[in-house]
Amino acid sequence: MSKQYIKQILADAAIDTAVVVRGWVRTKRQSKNVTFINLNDGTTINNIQAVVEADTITEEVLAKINTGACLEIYGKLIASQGGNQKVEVQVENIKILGEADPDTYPIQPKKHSFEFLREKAHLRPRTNTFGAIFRIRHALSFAIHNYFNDHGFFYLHTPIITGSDAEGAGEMFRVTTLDLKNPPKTEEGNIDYREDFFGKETNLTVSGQLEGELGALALSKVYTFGPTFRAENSNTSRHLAEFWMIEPEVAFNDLTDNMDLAEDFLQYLVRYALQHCEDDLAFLDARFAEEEKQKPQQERSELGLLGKLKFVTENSFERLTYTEAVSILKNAKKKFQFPVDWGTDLQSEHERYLVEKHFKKPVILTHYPKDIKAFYMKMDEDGKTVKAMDVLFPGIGEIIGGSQREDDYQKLKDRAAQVGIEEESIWWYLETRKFGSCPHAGFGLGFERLVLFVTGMGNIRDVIPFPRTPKNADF
RNA sequence: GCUUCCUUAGCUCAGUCGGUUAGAGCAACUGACUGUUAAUCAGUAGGUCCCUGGUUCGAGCCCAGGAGGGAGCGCCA
Repeated sequence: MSKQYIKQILADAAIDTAVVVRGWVRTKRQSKNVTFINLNDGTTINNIQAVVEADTITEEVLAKINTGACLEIYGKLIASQGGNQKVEVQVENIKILGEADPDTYPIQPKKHSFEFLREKAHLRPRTNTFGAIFRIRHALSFAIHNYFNDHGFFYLHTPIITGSDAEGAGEMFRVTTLDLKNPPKTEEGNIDYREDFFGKETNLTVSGQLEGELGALALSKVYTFGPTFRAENSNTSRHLAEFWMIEPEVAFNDLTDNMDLAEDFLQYLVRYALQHCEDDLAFLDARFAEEEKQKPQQERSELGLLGKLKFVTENSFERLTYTEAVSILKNAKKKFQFPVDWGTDLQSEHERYLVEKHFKKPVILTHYPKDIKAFYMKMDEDGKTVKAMDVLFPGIGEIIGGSQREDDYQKLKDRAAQVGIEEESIWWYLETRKFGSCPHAGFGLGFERLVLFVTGMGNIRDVIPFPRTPKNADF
């Protein structure tokens, strides 16, 4: 007989059948004649209530049933007398699989701060909030593969260790097997990477995009979904040193196609979560509302979490050029801390104003000045701007960055040279423009930023099981 | 990297103008209770006030340095 899990038992609600439930104790309420145990096995946010009538279980066993303990309960599923659940387990026997000493078990049936739970990352999945987050995280991962598979994309595995240092997306983590105390030196006194494992300098990838483009120029539609590493000393609630990124790349797509894809993709993912994570989102919606109540009126969000998610699925994103955005900001009544000027990158406060105050919906900004964007973006006809796009979300900021890629061999070579990238280091990338080049476009979606938006959480460290941030790599 | 705030019981926090024995809620423990919903009620126990140094008759509170954490900014996804 296959094992029973709480989600299925609650869904089937097969009254008067024998059940075996296993899970971790959330709460125990004891009175003279009856004891109630709420058990959760993580398959759903809902607990199952086990009812122990006096004298069925010995005092000795009952005393060991504390919050956090793991139990195997044998009994009968019956209709519940209580109002908060349809069914409950009438207990016949309990086997304690693992005790949890109440004096030292840190997770209590009460509110904990997220800062505290971050230090207990090994146990925090046992809480309602983190259980919900990690189930939603899974659902979104699955939806990503689903979407691309249904749309004829191929999942391309790009390398984690890269010998290319030209991705230009940020500081990199060095990968080496050299003895750091006594590395081999060249005649000039530099470290001799020819002696290293790969015979050259290698790093952890900051983006799979360049390799993704190689795939797109052969398979037409590809995507990557893998871990990405940035050694930037970023101390914010929106950055991780190790995060997961989704990067579709499509041959024959231009910037408009790219925007259409990004918008359809994001709306699909949010809709998928709304359809498949109802219980977890209802819980997080209530949590979000509670959190909002603590904030001063002015900072409160007009919509609840579910409201925000539905809004994104039901409204098209606002599309405008960087130049148009600059003029809106220049004419805004609001005083900004930083001045707005054509040619400089927009500050967070500017992006927030556009998304949260002016348009009040997701915004796609396009055609940025070439000097503030990467070398591989396709130059516009005016020679001043590039076919770039950033998708900005309320409360998150930039969730997607992408572009139509430069497909002209000479122009790409010139741009690389201008920003100081050596031709030898990207010869393979340049060759795709030399042999059978074609228009193509793609983007990068920060997975944790998506999870942040869907769950309504405030800190990116709380939507990945084991966050990696500057000065923190525990667990 | 920059700015700013915080660190008091296991957790979440209060602590007045620098004053004698540092408090509350929750958790834990003991007991009561005929079905509870983070049960309720009564009681018990629980403190390196982040660390180091200084000012003072006297420091949780003031000053200096350090450590850890949060928020904001920059870099970006």
